[in-house]
Order: sequence, then C-alpha cells, then structure tokens
Amino acid sequence: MAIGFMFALFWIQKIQNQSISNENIAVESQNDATFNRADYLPTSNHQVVHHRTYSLSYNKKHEQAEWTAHILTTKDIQPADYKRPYFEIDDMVSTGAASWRNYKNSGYDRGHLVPAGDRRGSLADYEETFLTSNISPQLHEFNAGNWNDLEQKIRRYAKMESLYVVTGSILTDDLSSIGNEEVSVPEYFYKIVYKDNNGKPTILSFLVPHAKTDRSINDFKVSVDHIEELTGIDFFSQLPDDIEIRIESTYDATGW
DNA sequence: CTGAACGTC
DNA sequence: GACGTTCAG
Repeated sequence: MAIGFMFALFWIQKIQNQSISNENIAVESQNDATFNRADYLPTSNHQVVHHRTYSLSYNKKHEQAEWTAHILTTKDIQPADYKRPYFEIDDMVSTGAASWRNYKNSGYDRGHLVPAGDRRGSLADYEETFLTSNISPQLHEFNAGNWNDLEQKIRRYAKMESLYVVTGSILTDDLSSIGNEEVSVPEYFYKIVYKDNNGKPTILSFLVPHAKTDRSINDFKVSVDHIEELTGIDFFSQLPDDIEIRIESTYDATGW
C-alpha cells in the first residue's frame, strides 16, 4: 500500500515536471537559456501552479502569490504594443484565486509580479500575465516608480544573457488588506535574478520597501539568505551547495 | 514603461 | 463588458 502510494506520487511528480519541461530551450546561441523553469523552483508550503510561461505559489490566506518564477530571454522582450486585456481569476488555483474586484477603488494598483513587459514574445504570453494570481496590491507611485525601474533594469540584463527571475513579497500576519476577500497589502517586495554567467552562476536580489521613494533601486540590494530568513522559502536550493552558499550569502554585484 | 478612471454604447 | 480618451509617475 505504502509502496503503491509512493509510486503514484512519483508519477504525479513526473507528470508535473513534464508539464513545464517543454520550455526547455536549446542551446543555440549566447542568448538562449541553459536551464529550465523546473530547475530552480523555490520551495513552497502552498499550491504551486504551472502556467505555460511561468509558475507561481499561491498563498490563500493572503490571496496572492508568495512567489512567481519565470525565465526571461531576448524573445520575451521584443518590441510589441499589445492591448491590455482585463484581469481574469486564475482558475488553475484550486482554492480559488482572488477576484480583481478586490482592487477596484482600493487605491492600489493591480501590480504584476511576472511583468507584462516580460512576456512580449506573443500576445498569448502577454495575456497570460493578466491573471489575479499574478498580482499584488501596489501603490501606484511604487509600481510606476522604483519597482518599474527594477523591472526595466532586469530587462536590460536579459538582453545580454537569459535570466531566471523569482518575484514575490513578504507575507506576514500583521498586514492590512483590501477588498471583501482581504487581499494582503505587502510591506516589502523582492526580486531574485539568476544567470548562468558562462558556468559561473551569479545572483542579484533586491528587497524593496512598498513605498514611494526617490532612492535608487540599487540601494535595496540584499543577499538571498536575507530574503530566505524573512520568507522561510529556500531559493535555488537545486544548485550545488558550494555554489548556492557562494551566491546567496553576499550581495556582490560582480558579473552584472 | 507601470497603471487607473471616466464617458458612451 | 468593450472601446476610446485622459490622466499620473
């Protein structure tokens, strides 16, 4: 019985991995990723949903993703001017994702985690980011300001080398909320950006206060270890330990 | 680029 | 809801 159960788990895991392994990108040029989205998914105590072009971990209590993960290559940021669609409730979240109505007249933006601007490879890619599981309440001055600066900075890096991007917020018990479903308003958002760097993996990570500021985004670099302490999530744990320790314990920007 | 809101059908 | 316009950073 126990063996049968474990065998079933094995195949479920295998199917889940297969469902996202199609994004495997052949090594054809310097701009192609040498890794898959499945390779570096963060740990999660919640439901992990794999969409076609990104994955997320949905925290039902806070009615938003605790993290999203996506690969960013040059094909994702080619010039395009798609019409913005309406946000849709993500029906792949089994517990039910929040409604976009929570944000209506809340004073907060529907702030993308996986940016729409990071999914310009096709209209379908772009539209897939407009799911309510991929947004958090963000002050407009934050979303269009400091946070937007960071997103654009990352897109500039992606022109040089493919990146693995993890985005999320610090979801603690004492947060305020918006809407009938009480969507938490985070006080910090983070981005962790990984690149292979010709076999010498490098990470940049940012922990950004959810507030209007004139400070440079570069003022908010932190170590991955610091974000792990705040979230309880293990990032890039699939890397060999020596590499993981090297790139997560500091915020040395060498190689960027 | 990141977004919201308002009028009109 | 769809669409066009206007506005804010």
